Amino acid sequence: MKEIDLRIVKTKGALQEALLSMLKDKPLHMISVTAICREAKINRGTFYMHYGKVEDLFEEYFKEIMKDLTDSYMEPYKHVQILLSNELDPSTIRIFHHVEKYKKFYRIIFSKYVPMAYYYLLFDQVNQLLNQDIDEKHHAENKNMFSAYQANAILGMIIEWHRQDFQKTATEMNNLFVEILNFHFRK
Amino acid sequence: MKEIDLRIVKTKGALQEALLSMLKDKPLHMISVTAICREAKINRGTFYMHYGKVEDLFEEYFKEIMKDLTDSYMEPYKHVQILLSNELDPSTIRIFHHVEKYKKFYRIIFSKYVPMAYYYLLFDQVNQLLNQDIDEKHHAENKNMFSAYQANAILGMIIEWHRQDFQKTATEMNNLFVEILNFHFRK
DNA sequence: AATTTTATTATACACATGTTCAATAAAATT
DNA sequence: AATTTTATTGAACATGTGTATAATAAAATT
Repeated sequence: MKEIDLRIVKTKGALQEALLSMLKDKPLHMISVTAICREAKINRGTFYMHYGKVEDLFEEYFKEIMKDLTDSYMEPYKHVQILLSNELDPSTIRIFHHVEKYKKFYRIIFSKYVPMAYYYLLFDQVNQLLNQDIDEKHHAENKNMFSAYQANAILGMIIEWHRQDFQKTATEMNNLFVEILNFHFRK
Repeated sequence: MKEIDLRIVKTKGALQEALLSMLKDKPLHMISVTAICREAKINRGTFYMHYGKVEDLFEEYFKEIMKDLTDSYMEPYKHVQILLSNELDPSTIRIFHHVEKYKKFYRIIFSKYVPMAYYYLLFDQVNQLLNQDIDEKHHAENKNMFSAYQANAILGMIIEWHRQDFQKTATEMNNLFVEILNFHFRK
């Protein structure tokens, strides 16, 4: 039997395309299911067959971006033979460059009208990435709490970056991050 | 002239009360404007005179909670004669106790269906409170970035706390916070 | 190529949204 | 107490939501 029905692929593709096209004109929370279906020439009932609301359609796209975040983060590891997880240099993380690359979408993610769901997707991803590096430094019980602290601290910088309308470059953000970490260590 | 029209006070009060009462049965995102107005015996048009959507009504209530957060945070300061802003002991912060107190509402705030707006209200408040303490440690330009880092780090712990369904006590959270900070300083 | 499976469509329904308007009633002002 | 001001009401309207149904058409299977 076939893995996926071609009709579903076609329908989802059309809806994705329609949404992305409409996002050039309107913010996410102003786009209705009806309008997307009109644009995509897909029956509204079909939309509800695959998604529950507009945000679910966008979420599917956002998950693609989360994949790129993982790839970006992993990138520095590619250049070393042995994986020294515990010793990743903060100056080599690529998170800020990733956000800069998808600036357009992070403006949506950080919009105040958008549900928390996207933020949590992002949080989970950063959390998971950092977790590789802070293994064993804390005992298991508090590990989650520590990585939640660390991951969300970085997201705090991105929130502030977003509020400053991404004025700083990704490299400047990285330097700032290193500076803040150094401050923490030395005090 | 009168500061505020009594009719407005009455209307807003009835709507607030209706929403809070309905929140015992349903999550925020399942409560419609129509249902609130039915419950409050207020015309739907009147609702739209004061609020744009259900979330705005809840936001007004949440701002009250933000006031309590400030009061809670300030509490330790009351017991010292001279305000030594720069030297607040992390073990004396009352943020976790405040969240524990309003647990019921923070479950709403951290729900994935709720707009980012509340998170930002919380972020701003914690940010502002911490800002008093980290004055002058960084030069003005990066001060915002540093406090955003710090404030959101704490919110990260609260997110994780919420995910563990507030199993830990506020005091345990405070101890963990101190432990994490110590780890940062020593390394 | 014929048959089976199932995604899509068209249509309809009850309900919610967001806005507008004239009529009303409640509060503030004189 | 009479008058002015304005918040509230009731009604209507176009549009959106979410769900359900039978008819259709497209893909998968034989």
